[in-house]
Amino acid sequence: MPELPEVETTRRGLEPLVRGATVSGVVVRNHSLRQPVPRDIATSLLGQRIDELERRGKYLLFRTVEGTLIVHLGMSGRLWVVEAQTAPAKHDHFDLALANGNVVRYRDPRRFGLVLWQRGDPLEHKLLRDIGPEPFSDAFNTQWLYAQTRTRSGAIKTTLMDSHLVAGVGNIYASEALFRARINPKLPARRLGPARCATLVETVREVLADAIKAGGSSLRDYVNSKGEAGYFQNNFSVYDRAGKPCLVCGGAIRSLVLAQRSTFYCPRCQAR
DNA sequence: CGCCAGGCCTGCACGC
DNA sequence: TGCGTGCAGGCCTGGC
Repeated sequence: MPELPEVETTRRGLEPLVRGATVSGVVVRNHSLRQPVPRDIATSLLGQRIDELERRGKYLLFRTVEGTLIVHLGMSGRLWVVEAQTAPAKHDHFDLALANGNVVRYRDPRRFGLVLWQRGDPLEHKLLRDIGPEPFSDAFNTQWLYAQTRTRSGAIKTTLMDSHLVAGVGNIYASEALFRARINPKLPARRLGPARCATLVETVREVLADAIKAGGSSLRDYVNSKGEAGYFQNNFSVYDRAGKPCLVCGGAIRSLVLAQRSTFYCPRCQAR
């Protein structure tokens, strides 16, 4: 379940291996992802040079002069580099072969991910157009969060996961950020005052930055021939810790479902 | 064996 | 009317 930190770690691992390289081959073994992989994606990509590997929310953007390969890892996707001739496994749906000898391989058992080609500016793509500010950008700030939550009666945890409000905050880090901010996940978003908005902006950035930092140590796992591991759990304060002691107060972590998503919090530390 | 998480889009219902 | 909002459904497989 790649969240923003995993996507960013993937980006950092792959960037030096793909930047400046020319696409020499494209293999699509299964077009059936969340959206169909475009039939002409090979034609679009062949011969293009990858100038940049960027991230927007949880989308990876392989930019070329003519357009952009957009990749989303969905919930079970992985992207890493294998040696040429490495035999594909069952769910290896897509390969991007580069003239420098590297082969970028996409594996996604549950196929919630995406592999798309967008001519021109990728940020104009329908899926990216309306995404909110990046969590580490200046645009994601107290004023923005406060203004955006005024009309929201839904739970702040659910609101935090709305990509229009802030890009890339998924289920795990929504719970984690609220725990650090000592805010109850069920609190209606509009009831947050400026001070708590300021805290939340900070803790969202903190939990994501910490996870990216932790991912740095397992960076290699994203570019070696295994492509496994590289997931930095075990550092969670509340996520998936129902019934276990709160690391701050020792009380039992509780779980509940909000908007069909599992949610974890400490009822004592996050009383309101 | 059956259930269900997980990201996130789409479609629908609702209220202003 | 139209829009913002909230909620449910759907996709899919591995793991419990």
